[in-house]
Amino acid sequence: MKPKDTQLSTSEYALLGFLLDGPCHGYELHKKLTEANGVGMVWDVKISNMYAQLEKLAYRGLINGRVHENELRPVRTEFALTTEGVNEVNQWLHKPVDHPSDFRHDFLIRVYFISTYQPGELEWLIDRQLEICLGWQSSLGEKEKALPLAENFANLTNYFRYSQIQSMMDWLNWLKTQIPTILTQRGEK
Amino acid sequence: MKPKDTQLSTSEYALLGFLLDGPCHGYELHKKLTEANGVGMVWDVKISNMYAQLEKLAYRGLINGRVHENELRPVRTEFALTTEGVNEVNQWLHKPVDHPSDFRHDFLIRVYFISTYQPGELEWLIDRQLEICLGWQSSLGEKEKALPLAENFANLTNYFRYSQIQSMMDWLNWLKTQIPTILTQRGEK
DNA sequence: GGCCGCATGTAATCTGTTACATGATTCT
DNA sequence: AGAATCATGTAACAGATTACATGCGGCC
Repeated sequence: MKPKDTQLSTSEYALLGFLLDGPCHGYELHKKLTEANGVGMVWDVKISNMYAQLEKLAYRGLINGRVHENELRPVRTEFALTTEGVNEVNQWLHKPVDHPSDFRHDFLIRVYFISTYQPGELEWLIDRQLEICLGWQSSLGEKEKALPLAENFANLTNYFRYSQIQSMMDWLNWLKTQIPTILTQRGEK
Repeated sequence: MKPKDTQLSTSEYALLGFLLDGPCHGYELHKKLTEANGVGMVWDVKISNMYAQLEKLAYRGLINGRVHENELRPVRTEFALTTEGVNEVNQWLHKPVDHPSDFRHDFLIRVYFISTYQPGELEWLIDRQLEICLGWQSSLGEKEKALPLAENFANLTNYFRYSQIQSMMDWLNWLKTQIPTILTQRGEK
């Protein structure tokens, strides 16, 4: 396989992190990651990819797997963190995020072509986008909409998502108020 | 090359979009994309990849290239939108963004392991992250920091970035206030 | 009998990044 | 003279997605 000195991906660190709770086999680990309030909300990991990542982590000696053959259930491999794995994940957890984490957003790039829109179309497009934002927010669930959710710690990241979307909607509404100014600007040049 | 019926990537649509201004060769197009107030701010496109994408778009008949050989300048290929290309990009521009546009963020995933931190460490980590956010904001430039930038339309997306970062910082500060509650919660179980 | 959930994978493909190659011209 | 910019690419790799394959057990 690949050399062992390359940087792990965030997904791989996440796998290590979830093994801090104790040994786990692939299928169950994936459920943990994707179920409600799991990282799936903020970091999707495909199951087929996950098995490959687990193999990689095992190859590096960060986890080791034990096959459970003699059970009623199908054969499964339970993975557990090694000492090196624990060190690796702890090191990661205590390192702040210093890389820029891009702001790629499909809607955003359309804004660069704002001059190609007709007045009505622009408003229509912004309104559609606002509706889609509302859809994203409602998919976060009812509890998360009640802003002071200080008592529900599983929802820390949902709150983050909610406020990011809210900030996007505020920006969209602001953008709408700018339409007349944008149009006169266009007419001038 | 690949079949022609697959969906274009957002980067590729962006290239088509920038060709709406008129024909352009690769190097110049990339400058447009990455210079201050270009899409580079929100959507980075590597030049080596861009040439491959231009070839793909030409293969699909969305653009066509004309080689300018007999000039003082180095040989360059100027690309222009075809009728199909114009249709394709217009169709894209009028379609709202309906896919979820993930919220992958390295810091966010660490929050899932919040129970592994010691009280002081958690506060330290959040403070580091707040500093990094400030760095992001200042990299947007001075003008963009002045919030009512209704007169500077090149900065529409910078304002978006700014407010997204601000919303993240608000969340981080809120998270800090929650630390005591999180710790008592942990002690209880 | 057929479908769903459990459990683990392989193979093909796609998209993007990094590093490198090449050669001309313009700036200092 | 040497560095930077112009201009276009190639090759290798990394990462993730999609589709598919396999087989067992339980449910309706």
